[in-house]
Amino acid sequence: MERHREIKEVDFFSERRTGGGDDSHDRRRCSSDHKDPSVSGVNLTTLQDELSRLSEENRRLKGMVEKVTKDYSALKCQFFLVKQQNTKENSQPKFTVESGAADPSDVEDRDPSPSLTNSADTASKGHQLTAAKRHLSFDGLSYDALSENDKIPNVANDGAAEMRCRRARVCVRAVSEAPLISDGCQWRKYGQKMAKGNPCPRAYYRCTMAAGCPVRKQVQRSSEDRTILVTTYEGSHNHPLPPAAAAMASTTSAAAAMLLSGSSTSSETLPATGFYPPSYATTMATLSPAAPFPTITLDLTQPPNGLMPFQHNRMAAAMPFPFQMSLPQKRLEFLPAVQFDHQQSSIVETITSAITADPNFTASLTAAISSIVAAPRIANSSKGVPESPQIPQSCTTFSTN
DNA sequence: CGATTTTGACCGGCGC
DNA sequence: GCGCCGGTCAAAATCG
Repeated sequence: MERHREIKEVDFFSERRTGGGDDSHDRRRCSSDHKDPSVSGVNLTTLQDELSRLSEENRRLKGMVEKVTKDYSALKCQFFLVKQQNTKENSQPKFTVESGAADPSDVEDRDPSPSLTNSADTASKGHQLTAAKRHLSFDGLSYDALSENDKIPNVANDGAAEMRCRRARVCVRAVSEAPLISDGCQWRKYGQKMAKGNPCPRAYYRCTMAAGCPVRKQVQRSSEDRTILVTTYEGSHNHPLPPAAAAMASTTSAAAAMLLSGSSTSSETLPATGFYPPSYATTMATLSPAAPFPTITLDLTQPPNGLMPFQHNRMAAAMPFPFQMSLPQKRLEFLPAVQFDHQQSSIVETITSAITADPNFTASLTAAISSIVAAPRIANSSKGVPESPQIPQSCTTFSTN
């Protein structure tokens, strides 16, 4: 019982402590446990006990790390298998181009595994995979597949394909009465247009937190539900982000990574028969391979009737595993979605164990959901100045690696 | 008075 | 080639 509690408290950072990197805490604990230094014999015995206990703890932690590593390796293999199957089954040229920028193997960023190369059945696709890797290098609110001056070589003289691969976007849907959701960044409006098929105007903003920041976002109310604000981010910040923005970025990047990890190569939508228990906030990430740019959609709206919203959105590909978080417990659950084959469920289990083990993800998701849920009151102005000092994005950005 | 928003013009991609 | 459409520009208006 006590040991179990210790493991939970130690979590992922205890190894450093037990490993001798910072033993001041242990020294304090030892000295407080044994306030009588005169009893040196008892002290020595207790210290030995403590040492053996910490060694045991260290072994357990190592085991945990090994387990996560093993899960990750298994996940990689299964991604590759699924990807290969999908490559064989879906040979639509257009989709091949766009799914390339959102390939499941993106998660293996910087991984020189030969399987990556082997998975590309053509030279062209190999380039797409290269571009795809950058797509997942989310940093802050950065979702560019490629920067403007870093285009991938145009292998097949296909300019349209290049354009499609050039950028990726992250779309966040949230219920908000305010004209903007608060994402922690400063934005300047530079245009507004009426978009076809939507009576609500679309507003264009660019980031003004740093000179020359290329990040832009589009804000538009959903034509299906005016209470839903659809915010689409594009580009990479060239400056540190405030905590709220970093949290948002972490969430979207993590969601994107998870989405891509279990990526569906179909553009079909989820059937309405999925089981989605009520929750404080339901988040659904989808990938839209049919969009002009690869687009990750993060749905942070609360379905009024327990069903997932936008399940009829034909643009959105089904996310195979909608995830759910119960905020008070900060517990993350991944709900196996409908119509799963055995392999996909296995992937979900692997992803679940791997990602729920990451405290950064849980914290980031919590922060992001909180900021969005609380957005209507604080987002009445587009020039929201961050309330807290900026922090380097590396401090809070969730890494998929 | 500087920063921001508004809004019509302009441009490029794309389909017919 | 032409028109539609999405995205951006930039001058004028507005705001604090």
